[in-house]
Amino acid sequence: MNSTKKARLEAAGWKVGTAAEFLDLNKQQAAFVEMKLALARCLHALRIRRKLSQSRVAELVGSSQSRVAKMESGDPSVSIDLLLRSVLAIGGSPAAVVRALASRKKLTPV
Amino acid sequence: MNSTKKARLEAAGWKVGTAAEFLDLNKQQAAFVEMKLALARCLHALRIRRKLSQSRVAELVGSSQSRVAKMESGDPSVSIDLLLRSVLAIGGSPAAVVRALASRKKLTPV
DNA sequence: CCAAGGTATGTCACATATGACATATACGCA
DNA sequence: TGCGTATATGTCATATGTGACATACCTTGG
Repeated sequence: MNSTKKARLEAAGWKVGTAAEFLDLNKQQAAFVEMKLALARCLHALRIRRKLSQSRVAELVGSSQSRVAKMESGDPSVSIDLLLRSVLAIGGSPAAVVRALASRKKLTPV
Repeated sequence: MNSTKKARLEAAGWKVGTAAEFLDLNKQQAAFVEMKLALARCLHALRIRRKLSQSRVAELVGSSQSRVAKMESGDPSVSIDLLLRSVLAIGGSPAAVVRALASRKKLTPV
């Protein structure tokens, strides 16, 4: 690709890179999202096992019911930091966190 | 503790709770920090193994050298999200992340 | 000695994640 | 039917994280 076209594409908001970069970026992003979803499932499962409502979890975490719902659904607006702190806040052990991450499901291409 | 004293302490910016709550909070916070430090060490080790400078890592992550330095030192201003994305960005595998978290060092009381 | 490259630390404007709130939906029970 | 409880979804002000920059420190080699 010549630099003129590259500049034109970039001006239009596109990121220009090699195919390898493209694939790698996707792999990294996929791995990141997988971990996030693994923690989301971990939080939900733990909450159910402990028979807690989302509101109760919110109290323990210092957050709100709506945010807990977003956490469990893997909403893009929630950070892994918050998910981690939440799992720990309702009594999840670090080992449980590690297990959850280790057994994360692979995202399948659509 | 009577409610008057509790109110007085809270007005002064103190959080009042039971000893159990206090200890648990510390345990959770400790676990959280341990994981963060584990990822920080993971990032540093991986960077050295790959013979990359902090500036090069910054390019790969889309950040800056100063932030990479903060990441590796476990600076409070960096999130676990950023640490995770950085490890993945320089080629760390999800499995490596899990290993790092599983082998995190315990923080010892001072 | 100096210059160059790597790392650490502080600051700041800006972007993003967050708690709170409103509201919708769903289910059970009287 | 209505009422209470639980969960989902959207919005918003603001607290927090972030990239960028300046700058200082330390090696290494010229």
